[in-house]
Amino acid sequence: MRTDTAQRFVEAWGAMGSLWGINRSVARVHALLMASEEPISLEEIAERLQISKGNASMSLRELRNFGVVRQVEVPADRRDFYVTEPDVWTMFFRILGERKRREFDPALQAIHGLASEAGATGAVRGRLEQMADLLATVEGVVNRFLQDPQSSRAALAFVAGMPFGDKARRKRG
Amino acid sequence: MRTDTAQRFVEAWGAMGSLWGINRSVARVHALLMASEEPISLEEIAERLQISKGNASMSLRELRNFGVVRQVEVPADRRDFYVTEPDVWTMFFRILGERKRREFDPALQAIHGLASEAGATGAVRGRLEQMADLLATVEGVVNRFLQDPQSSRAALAFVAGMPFGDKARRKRG
DNA sequence: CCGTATGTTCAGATTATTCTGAACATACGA
DNA sequence: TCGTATGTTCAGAATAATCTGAACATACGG
Repeated sequence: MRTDTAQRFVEAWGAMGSLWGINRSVARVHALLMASEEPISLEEIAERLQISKGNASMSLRELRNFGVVRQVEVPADRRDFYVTEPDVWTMFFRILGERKRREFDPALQAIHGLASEAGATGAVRGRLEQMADLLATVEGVVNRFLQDPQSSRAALAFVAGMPFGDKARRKRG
Repeated sequence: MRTDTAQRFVEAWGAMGSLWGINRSVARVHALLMASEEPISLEEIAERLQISKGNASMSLRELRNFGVVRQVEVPADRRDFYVTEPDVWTMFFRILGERKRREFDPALQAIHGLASEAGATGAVRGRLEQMADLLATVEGVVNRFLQDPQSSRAALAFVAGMPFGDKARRKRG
């Protein structure tokens, strides 16, 4: 990928990071790896993104924890090199699953308990029950994806109203 | 709802706010309104949540912009009172739609342009195309929901692997 | 018009997040 | 063993997000 194109991609992905709840540096490191055919060393990452080695090291650790980046050996080189996992959908749902575990599950527990308590009546009770349903559905979709990304992807594409795997832009109107 | 239960609900929802990308105060105001049968005035909100009137005012504005809270009149009272929109799923997707518009769409534009550029080749090009697909699917799902929440809700519940509207916990194993 | 009740705004304070860089750890060859 | 290359950690600096509170705006009754 040409350098300027890669550059713009890195920044676009970095800006999007906040949407998945990952920080800018982490998203930019991820983008750089996605935009590269070859494994890259920690030092080169820090240089290309103009961040400290410390920041690069921490960002890479987080990406490895997410399971979207992996370390590879380069013969006759002591340094660690990194590559991105090849499947973008898998990456996406690994990140989603990780966030779910960290942030969603604890809050779900709390709200779930409340919905079944005797405290609420009338409209409030109805809302809490609806909410518990909604959260359970979101949880179910994410779990389903983590178990079987392939078929879930198809299902989601169907919900989106487009044929599975169709890369062509649909005509509108 | 009993006060202590409401309290715990407010805090649980506040903690979950970051998941939808809304700030703690905004989420807590929202939770308080969800937990209340009656309309509440700005001043009471500020008092109950221990936040300043200024913060309460700004949070309510954001919630009105999201379309999840609405102002109501109380006869013979000059103050503004607020209630939450009744349908939780609608609320959820209004918030999602608003975030999409604010943060997702601009980034999507940038990445979309790049995917079709000549710059990328080989594995990198494949990844970019996959990513454009993924983002288009996510966009499609959200758009579909905004257009037709009812049937999309059913579709999503199906993807989640549970019969629509089934509130009972499924047996596992 | 004035005074009061209510709501909004925004500059600056507070708090939380992110980043740096130097100290430290590790592994290897000589 | 020592020196070098590399990676990690974490205290404190830099930055960003959030919140407060006082000044300001508005609307009403008198």
